[in-house]
Amino acid sequence: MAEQAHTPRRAGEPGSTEGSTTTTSSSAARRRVSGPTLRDVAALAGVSLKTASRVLNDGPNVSAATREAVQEAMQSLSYEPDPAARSLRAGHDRTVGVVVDSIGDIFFSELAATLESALDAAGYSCLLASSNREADRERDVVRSLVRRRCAGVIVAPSSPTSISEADLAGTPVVFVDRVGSVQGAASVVSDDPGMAYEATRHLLAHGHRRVALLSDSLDLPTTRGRQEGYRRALAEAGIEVDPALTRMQCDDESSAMRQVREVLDLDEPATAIFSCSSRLSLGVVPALHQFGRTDVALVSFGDFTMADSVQPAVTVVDHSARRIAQAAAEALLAHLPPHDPGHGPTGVIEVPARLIPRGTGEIAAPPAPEQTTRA
Amino acid sequence: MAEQAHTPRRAGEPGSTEGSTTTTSSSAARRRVSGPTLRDVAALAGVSLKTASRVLNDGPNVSAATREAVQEAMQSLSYEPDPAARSLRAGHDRTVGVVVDSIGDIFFSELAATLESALDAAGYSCLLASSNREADRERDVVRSLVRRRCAGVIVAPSSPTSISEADLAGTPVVFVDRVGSVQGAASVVSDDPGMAYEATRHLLAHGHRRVALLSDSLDLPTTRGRQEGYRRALAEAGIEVDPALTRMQCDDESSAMRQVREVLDLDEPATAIFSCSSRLSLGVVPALHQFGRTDVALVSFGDFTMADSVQPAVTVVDHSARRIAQAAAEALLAHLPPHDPGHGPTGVIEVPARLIPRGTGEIAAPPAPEQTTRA
DNA sequence: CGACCTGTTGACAACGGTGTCATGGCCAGT
DNA sequence: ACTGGCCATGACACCGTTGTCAACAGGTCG
Repeated sequence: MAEQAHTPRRAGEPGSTEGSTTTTSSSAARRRVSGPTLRDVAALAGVSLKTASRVLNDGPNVSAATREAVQEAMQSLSYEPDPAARSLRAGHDRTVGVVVDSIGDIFFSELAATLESALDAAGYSCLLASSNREADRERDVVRSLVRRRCAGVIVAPSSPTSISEADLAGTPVVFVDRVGSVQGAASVVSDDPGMAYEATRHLLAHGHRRVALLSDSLDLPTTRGRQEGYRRALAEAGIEVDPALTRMQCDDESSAMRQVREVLDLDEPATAIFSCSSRLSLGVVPALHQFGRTDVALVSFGDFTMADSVQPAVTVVDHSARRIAQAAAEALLAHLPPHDPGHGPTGVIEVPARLIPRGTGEIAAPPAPEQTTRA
Repeated sequence: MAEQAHTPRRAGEPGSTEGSTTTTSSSAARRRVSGPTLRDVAALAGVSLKTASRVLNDGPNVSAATREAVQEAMQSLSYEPDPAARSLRAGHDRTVGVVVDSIGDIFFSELAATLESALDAAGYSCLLASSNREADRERDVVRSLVRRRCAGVIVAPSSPTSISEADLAGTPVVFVDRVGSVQGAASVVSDDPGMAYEATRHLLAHGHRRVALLSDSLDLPTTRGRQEGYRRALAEAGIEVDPALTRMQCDDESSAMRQVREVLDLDEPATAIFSCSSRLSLGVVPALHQFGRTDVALVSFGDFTMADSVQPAVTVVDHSARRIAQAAAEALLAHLPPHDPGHGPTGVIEVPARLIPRGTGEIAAPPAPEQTTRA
């Protein structure tokens, strides 16, 4: 300690008098992580720091000769800009925050993978966080991403109002899978009511009158939309909605299993099931197999691994994570530099989905012994 | 240098003379993202910036009264430290980089989800990146994470030497799923040879002599270990390894399907299959179903969704992503503050795995018509 | 020929924190 | 009472980059 510093003047005795690196010994624990700085580049090229910065950012008003000299210096030092410094000074960086229910969820992992590769191609990295479907946590996470100066965020909102404009402080956002309610933001979703309508009609077309609806309890537009499609299809077929068949408390695979058992044990049991999400289907399919009831028809909203290999194979609505992610990445990038900020797409963007018949959706309803007589 | 010295008059005329905020109008495009700064906190508490910083970091030598005043000020302003500034100055931040083959892969998404929640609990966020199993990209990605001053990185290395100590520049690293070769780093893996040995023995115990090995072509310790276990089990049973049955070119689901067809079409066809990864099993199972060959025995290294629901259910080695992730997070955290850096675990950490019999692994070998007569 | 641009370039001050060292008060040791 | 040491605190530089503005060169125009 108490090294040179014989003069009580100049507190730090920084690197200005000295060249530079000799001081490293003093702070033992400090990691040396960054390579050459822009200052080094500038020095090598014989220009000022600011000019080097201009070249780095393709700034205007740099002569061709200077530009080339600086670029050469960057090359030879294999310079890379420091994201933290840039972020601190410029107020934004090349990172996009991604917030989903859970990265372990089959749907969101595919979504995240596609987002990552699309954003990476545009030079952005992904900062990932799971909201666990908790609105509080979700808002915290988004705020923290915003404070980190993410260039933008992509969120699967746990509720339409979970994120407010104040939380974003101007950071561009794109919602995925579910509609969010922020001014000027785009939401990329699939046509939930429409596809649910088709799925239900598909089951009705195979003679079913007792179609159970399995859905999670969250009050999301997505969920509501799917229920609405289901109702509309029933209404058109002149079938009344039976509350005993609409099971809106399936929040995970095991509760889905329970609900399956219940709708099959009714006095007038379900002969077909419409499962509102692939996550639920992951509980429904094992349940049907376990109960030995593979004679029950099933359509799943959302494809899943092995859906094609179980016996019978599961008919699904292909609510493609990949397509949603692709559209979302494009929408967000349109709001980010080098594009015109504020001129990207807005509002609800629907990506197409389609029904994939594989077997379970085409199981015909049983003859219905005396019901017909009674009616 | 001795640059300005005599003062060529103050260049910028910054905010020092002025109060402050009036300048906002000038820079139109700049987002206002950060809330109150530590300076604001200090001012409100009536202490110096440095003292506020000390309170923020639980620094020593702060009187109780001062500490409380500062904390109160932080509360009332709802102050949050700026990660970029902290990272820039302190040389590290509360982010852990996670690099896996692909976040869309079933195994890695579960791994990532567990890592995220474990690290989040310790106050770290996750910066996620996929390597796509390309060594070059992997190294680039790791370097970029290091330059971002990640507190640490967790990597599923595409090869044991893909990452060097130079790339890390002292950043703590933990390898997952496959052994990496960096001094002082831990690698969390499962007991590949041992579990492969058990899996193969399990098949042999059910009478099989023609057991096919499906594996990817990568030259990883993981892959080699699993092959080694397979060989050892065969050797113990006095069975020679048949090159026609060892298929090491299965790099994705579709090639796995092809290889399944081939081993079943041999003159002396396989009666059992040992699939070296859940990714491959995702091709093998559909293939067997498609070919109508569910009489073929199968053990999969790695569990997967629906393995329990296909008919017959698939016997697996439960090479749990969750357990690996948990152990890896703990290992990394032990290398990070507030722990003693350099005193965390090192070397290879094996997490236990176990065989889960479900059906396909217990299918008995066919009587083998004339083979016995011939032999 | 001087006033006026225009196009390049550089000095300097931030961004929001943390490390280093100095300072001043208070107390124990001699 | 004097001295040295410890504690609490603050002044200041600095991390690596970009925004602001001044300065200066060379050309155009009246």
